Amino acid sequence: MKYDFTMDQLCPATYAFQVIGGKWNLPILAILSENECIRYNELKRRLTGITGTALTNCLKELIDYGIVHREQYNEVPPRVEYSLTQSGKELVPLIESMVAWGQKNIVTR
Amino acid sequence: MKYDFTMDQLCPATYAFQVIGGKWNLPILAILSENECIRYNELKRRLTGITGTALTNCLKELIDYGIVHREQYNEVPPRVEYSLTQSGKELVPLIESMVAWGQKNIVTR
DNA sequence: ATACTAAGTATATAAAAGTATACTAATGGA
DNA sequence: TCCATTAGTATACTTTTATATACTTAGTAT
Repeated sequence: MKYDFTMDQLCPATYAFQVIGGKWNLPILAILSENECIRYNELKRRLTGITGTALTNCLKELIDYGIVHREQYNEVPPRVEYSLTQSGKELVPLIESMVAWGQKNIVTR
Repeated sequence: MKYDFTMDQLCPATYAFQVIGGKWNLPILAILSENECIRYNELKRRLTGITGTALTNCLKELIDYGIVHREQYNEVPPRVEYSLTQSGKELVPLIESMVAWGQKNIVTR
């Protein structure tokens, strides 16, 4: 391994895991990767079991990480659309190799 | 994205993130990837800040996932050596692409 | 007037993950 | 005899992460 991330607090791999980790981040990224853009409540409906609080927090985090873009239209009732940014889109093939590894190596305990 | 991991409890990508997630799993994999095999206390010394309890738990988990192999020699004082299994080794290039993504896309908040 | 909508916020609570501390075994060395 | 060593276990505790519930805003439809 070329990069030593053992001791480094700002290690890029740890960072990537922070971005995609957590209970809902990966499912959110999956849905966003399949839609050019999607509204808050539609996202919530597809993420069976998520609460509004959780969805809001996750989206905020992903926006702060520069993975997700938020577009707000000042209408009533409000319309807010979420989409992947460029760096979010670059994460997708990476997640796909995770899927491939998982499919090959999963161990049911 | 070809695989739908939104609703699936046993989704391969979620599984992969479980395996590498947690505070110490990634640093442990990094050290193991750089050593053919390594003893418990040497691993502990290199993982600055980890407690024995935490290291033991993580190693157990990684062994259960089939990522790490444990070889015990019945000597006194005891000697136990840890190494990556084949599926652990297959995880390394994947982590390396995480590093690459992180280096390119990291956002300091 | 009242109810309904979307996209949240605020607050409290529960569950999960991680940490600290003390303890164990068998042997070798001072 | 007493201390050090390795690779842990057992227990209690703290911190972090996730959830449940009630409330908000402004306009539109009944």
